[in-house]
Amino acid sequence: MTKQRGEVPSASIGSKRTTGGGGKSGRTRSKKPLAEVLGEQRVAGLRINLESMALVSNIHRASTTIRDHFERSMLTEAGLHWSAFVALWCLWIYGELETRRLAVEAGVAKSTLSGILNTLEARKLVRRRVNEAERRLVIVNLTAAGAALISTLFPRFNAEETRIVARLSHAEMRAATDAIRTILATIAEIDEPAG
Amino acid sequence: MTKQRGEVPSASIGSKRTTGGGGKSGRTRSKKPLAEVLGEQRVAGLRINLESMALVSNIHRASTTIRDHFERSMLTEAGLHWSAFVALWCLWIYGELETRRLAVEAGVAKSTLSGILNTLEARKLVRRRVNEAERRLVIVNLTAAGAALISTLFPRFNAEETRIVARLSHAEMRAATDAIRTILATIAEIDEPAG
DNA sequence: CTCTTCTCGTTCGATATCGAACGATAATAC
DNA sequence: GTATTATCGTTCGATATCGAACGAGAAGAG
Repeated sequence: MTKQRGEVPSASIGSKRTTGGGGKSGRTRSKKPLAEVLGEQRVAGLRINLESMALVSNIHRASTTIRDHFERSMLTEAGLHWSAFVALWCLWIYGELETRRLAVEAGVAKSTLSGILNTLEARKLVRRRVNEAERRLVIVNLTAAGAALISTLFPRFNAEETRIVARLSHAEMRAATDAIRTILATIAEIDEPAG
Repeated sequence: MTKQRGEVPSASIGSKRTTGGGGKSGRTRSKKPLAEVLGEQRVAGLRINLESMALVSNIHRASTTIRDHFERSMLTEAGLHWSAFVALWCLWIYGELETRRLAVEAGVAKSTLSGILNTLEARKLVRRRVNEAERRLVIVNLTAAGAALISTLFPRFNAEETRIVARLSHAEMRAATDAIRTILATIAEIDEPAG
């Protein structure tokens, strides 16, 4: 199918990002398997672990590629960017949350969430209220419109998630998920003692 | 850097680890396994594929967590942010590259790369020159200082990559990498025909 | 040759995001 | 009680990033 078949090279490290809008533009990929380039070039004498490099860099590449894919295929038409979508999703799953926790769950800084909530609130998709028992806390929840939006959007989103992993067996999917969780746990242990 | 990243809301099924009340920044985690929450709440009647959701969202979480980890532990002290580091790395591996291709390899828009190169050039880590045979092209390469920097930095970087995946066997690492590549290839096939 | 069309890299304006600083509130110490 | 310390959400300024628009250069049509 005309795609530059050879690619997704056996160790294509550079994450590529398709430069969205144009569509016509950034489709090129490295023509040469990276391992080969590496062998030829710098890394020869330098005890580099190619396996870990390949895994880590492919995680990044996958993340941006997936995000771009979903933003273009579904989120733009819903008028949401990634983080706003994630925030809605969290509220849908967990029910109301205080701002601090929602920021953690959504993976953004609390200051970022503040802006996101302003936007969502202006569109009447979420509501904020002060917790009376603890007046420092602000509780966020979905409005009816917000719930309607996310409960329509997420099943479609999830169907597409399923589509992009469809070539993996259940065992492969589970193994990959477990591996990533193991990495996350390892990083957490490295980072947490220090702070 | 040093964002108080939490996580992409994902099936942190085994996660736990509440860091107690203290943790001033975003280290808190969901106390409740997500699958349970999901069961209790919305998704009950909605044919949601939890496995694909877990994999996709953990990829995102891993990406931001890894990136933050490296930015804080190594890149900040070198005065680089993520994309600048990746750009240097690409130039180190591939040798000189025209701007267009470097943007693709580094995973940023060409306009973004332009700014990154301005910074790197000001620090005398890279050099730009016009390709005489094709005067639209700009070729970028490392200066001696740039090469010295990245060839010192990357082995340390790679050692840390190896550390964060150290709990995985070679087979697990390979399986995870393959799975992610399969996902990338699938997305490429989905996106490319349409444009 | 001239005109049109295409392809580069850069510039520009808009937006997302972060960390730090801030005011409000709560908890603790004395 | 009052003072100090800690925690919350918001505001603010700085920066990263993108897409669109632009100008320079190249390629093709006639």
